[in-house]
Amino acid sequence: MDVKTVCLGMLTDGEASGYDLKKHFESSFGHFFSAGYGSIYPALASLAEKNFVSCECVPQEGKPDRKVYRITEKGREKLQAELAKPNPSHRVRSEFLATMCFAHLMEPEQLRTVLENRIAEIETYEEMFDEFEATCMKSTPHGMGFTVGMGRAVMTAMKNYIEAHGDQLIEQTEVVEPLRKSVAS
Amino acid sequence: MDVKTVCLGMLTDGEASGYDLKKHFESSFGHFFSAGYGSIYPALASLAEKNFVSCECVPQEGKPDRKVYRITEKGREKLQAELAKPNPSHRVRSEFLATMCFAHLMEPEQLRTVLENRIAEIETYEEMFDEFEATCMKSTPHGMGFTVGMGRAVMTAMKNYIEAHGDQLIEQTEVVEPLRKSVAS
DNA sequence: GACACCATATATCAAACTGATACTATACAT
DNA sequence: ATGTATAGTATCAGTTTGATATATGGTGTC
Repeated sequence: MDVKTVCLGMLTDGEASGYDLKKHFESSFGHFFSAGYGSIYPALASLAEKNFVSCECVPQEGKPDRKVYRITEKGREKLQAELAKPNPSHRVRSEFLATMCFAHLMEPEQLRTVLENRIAEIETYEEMFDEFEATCMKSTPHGMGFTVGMGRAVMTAMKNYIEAHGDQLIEQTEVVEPLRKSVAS
Repeated sequence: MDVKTVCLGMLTDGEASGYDLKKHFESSFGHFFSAGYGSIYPALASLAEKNFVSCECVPQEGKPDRKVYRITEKGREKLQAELAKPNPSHRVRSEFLATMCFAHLMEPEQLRTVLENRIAEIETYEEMFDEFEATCMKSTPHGMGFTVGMGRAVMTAMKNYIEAHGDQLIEQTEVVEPLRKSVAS
């Protein structure tokens, strides 16, 4: 289940261009699977080469040709095979938590800023989820609703945890501060 | 804050070899920042080249030389600068959630298996957190405890969400099953 | 005794992904 | 007039992933 497969899955919902898929990645998929043009265009080219998708060039005036992709029967079979994998991964890459590991090497104000910014970003995601539930919830497969609910549950848990333990972490950082300063200067 | 920086941070805790660092990545850091030899060794080489770490070759019998790395004063400054970044990222790459988006294209038993396996993996993490709290909690900086608590909070939220909504998702999949079959066969 | 597997330890490689940038054109706002 | 947004495709250097190679000794098991 790489970018190729996710593109294939998105195309089960109807034809789309690379640009269209990018928007899907930014909106609904963004919080658990992101991809940029640098992955999407090569992915579509590779899928087309293997006949998992077909490609139609639609000329446009003043803009590059729009390349419209459609999933083929062979592509559907490929997707089924990918979905049959019993242990899909779920990985986190968190510079935030890595930073927190070294909180004792930071200035308390720096730490507070990082924690506040993290909460702000979580709230942005929560608004995104609200909007999704208000507008797309009915028109979309049930699985999408599941992922949005999961995203919300996880974000809320993170926010609550920061609000419950963030101040304590900052205080502990303040306590060891004199040591750090003597080392640094 | 890439693998290089995290290695640098780990080295503030004392000298280590690439192999040692890999074990750190597997144990305490594993749930939010993973790295394999393919990233660690080039990272250390790059850090050494820039004099952020020093390297001492310790010959051993019957084994390859052990290369022991230590952070330098220049490395500490570099780390401080990295930690000062106010918006460290927190990204999820979830083949699991991507799979869930296409739940309506799956067999209900497949879906059930995926959900069960996810819960099993979460429980493995929870055991890892228990063990960490029982053994390493006192000897480790406060920030580590924060990340473990956060990890636990997030994992628990995921598990609860699956337990609360998983069956419903499977049922919804069963409902549309006849449609899917007629397309597939 | 043989065979498998794990720990120690480094290293490399193809494939994949990231994030930025380039190019073109319209439109709307400052 | 300048900046930003939308619509579109595309490439590229740097990074990361996951597997594999190499070498040896210990431990477990049939």
